[in-house]
Amino acid sequence: MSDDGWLQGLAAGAAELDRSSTAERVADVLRRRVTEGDLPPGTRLSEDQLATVLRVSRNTLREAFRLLGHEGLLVHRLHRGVFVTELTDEDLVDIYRVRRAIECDVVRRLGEVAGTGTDPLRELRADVEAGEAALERGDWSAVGTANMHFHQHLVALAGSRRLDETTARLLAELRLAFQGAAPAQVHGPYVTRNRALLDLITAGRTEAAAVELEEYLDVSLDHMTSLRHDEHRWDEAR
Amino acid sequence: MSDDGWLQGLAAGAAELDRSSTAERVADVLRRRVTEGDLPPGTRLSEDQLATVLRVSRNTLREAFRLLGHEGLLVHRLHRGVFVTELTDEDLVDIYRVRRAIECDVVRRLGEVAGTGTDPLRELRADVEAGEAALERGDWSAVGTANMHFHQHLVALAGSRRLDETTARLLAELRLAFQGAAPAQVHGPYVTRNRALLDLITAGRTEAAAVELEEYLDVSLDHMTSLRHDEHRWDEAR
DNA sequence: TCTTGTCGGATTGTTGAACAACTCTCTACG
DNA sequence: CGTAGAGAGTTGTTCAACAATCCGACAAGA
Repeated sequence: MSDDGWLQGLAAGAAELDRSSTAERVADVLRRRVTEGDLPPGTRLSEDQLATVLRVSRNTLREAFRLLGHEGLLVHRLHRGVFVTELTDEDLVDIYRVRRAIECDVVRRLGEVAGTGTDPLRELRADVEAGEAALERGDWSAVGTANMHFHQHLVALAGSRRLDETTARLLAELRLAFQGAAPAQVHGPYVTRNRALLDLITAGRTEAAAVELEEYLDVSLDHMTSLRHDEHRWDEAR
Repeated sequence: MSDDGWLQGLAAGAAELDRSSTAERVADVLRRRVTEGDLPPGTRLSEDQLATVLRVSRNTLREAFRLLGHEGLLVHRLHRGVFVTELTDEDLVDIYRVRRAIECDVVRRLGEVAGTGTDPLRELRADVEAGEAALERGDWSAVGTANMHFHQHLVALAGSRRLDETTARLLAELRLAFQGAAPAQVHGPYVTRNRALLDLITAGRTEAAAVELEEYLDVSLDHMTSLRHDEHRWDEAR
């Protein structure tokens, strides 16, 4: 048992070694560029150009495009090329519609899942604390990632692969909407709400937590929408 | 205003004109083969072989593979090839976990969506009636598709693009689990439950409908799981 | 001035062949 | 019995080329 304990440890990372197809590595690079705002929404990605710069063939690059297209970060228009996704206000509403359905459901049914021995709320607590710490020292970027992780880990409590994947995609798409807005505006207000939510969950008051989360998401949506309409700095960059 | 009213009508169908890339047409063919059971789960799809038969290049075929991979029908193992997805019992549980979250949430919040003028329940009613008619004449295949359409249209009531897409994917994956089971067993029992659900919704008793749907899905999952364990006919076909 | 038709450059869609990298199986060896 | 290695077959990736399509510009006509 204890002999091959480390074997299982490696097994978890084994998939990561093989994970290296050229297309996926290219996708990784582009994903970062997009989510970090280097490639603003609406930008067209030229195949020839990118294939030359990244030193891969057009075919491989196209495979990477498909990957990111499925993640919602890129849209593919036939004979026209691929573009960084531009989220409409409708998209924003839609994304929050799905988040509400998933996250609230997860919280409501938390009681149904028996504890797996290890503390399931550990990561969630770490995210909240990381957010509070980052807030105190004014590291807005860290506040943002902590907030993202919080919601990802919240959904992870359900132990559903598909819910996890869907959530990851939604949060990635959501990042597109953040472009051009100050992180302080975007994530600042939610540190305290995350804490409140965690406390309710810890206390086992799942129904109250679900209601809180529901209002949380509604407020967040309104907030994001108004932010988008206030700041039009990017319009001139087109 | 009334001048270009018909313009908006055309705009909706504009995207449909372009929808024909070779890769997508290839994907359509394969999708049908898979969902209709011609290619049982676990089958390996050889690139050379299929490219020759379908008269397309390997590169194009690979793009089609990726499309279907994203739909969950095919799995891609690096350096090993693509295979028709084999659903595990865990997958089945997971799929129903997501369905429950989405479908129940949709039903619960039906009241929040103002009627769009046209009768939103029309298609739902049509599906139920189609199912009842098919049941009476013993057309099990038609019962199955009617059942699928019912759930798809149910989610469509929320008017959310992403919920629609997710549901479509889940139902497509579910079809993989049906392989080898008699349609009568799979879909038969749900015609009457669909009717009951529709009646509750029509009466505006959304909470009762949600509860009914919840039990509906639990029963359905148990049912599917036991069917899989009863019938091992496909094991010998490997 | 505004619309419509046409042309050419640029980009994407698709192909086929080629080679590298990898997996799987079978065999031989300890 | 188990293991290392060779060989065959398949996938991963590249390249060059051509076809199909989009886009902007410019000219003709109302």
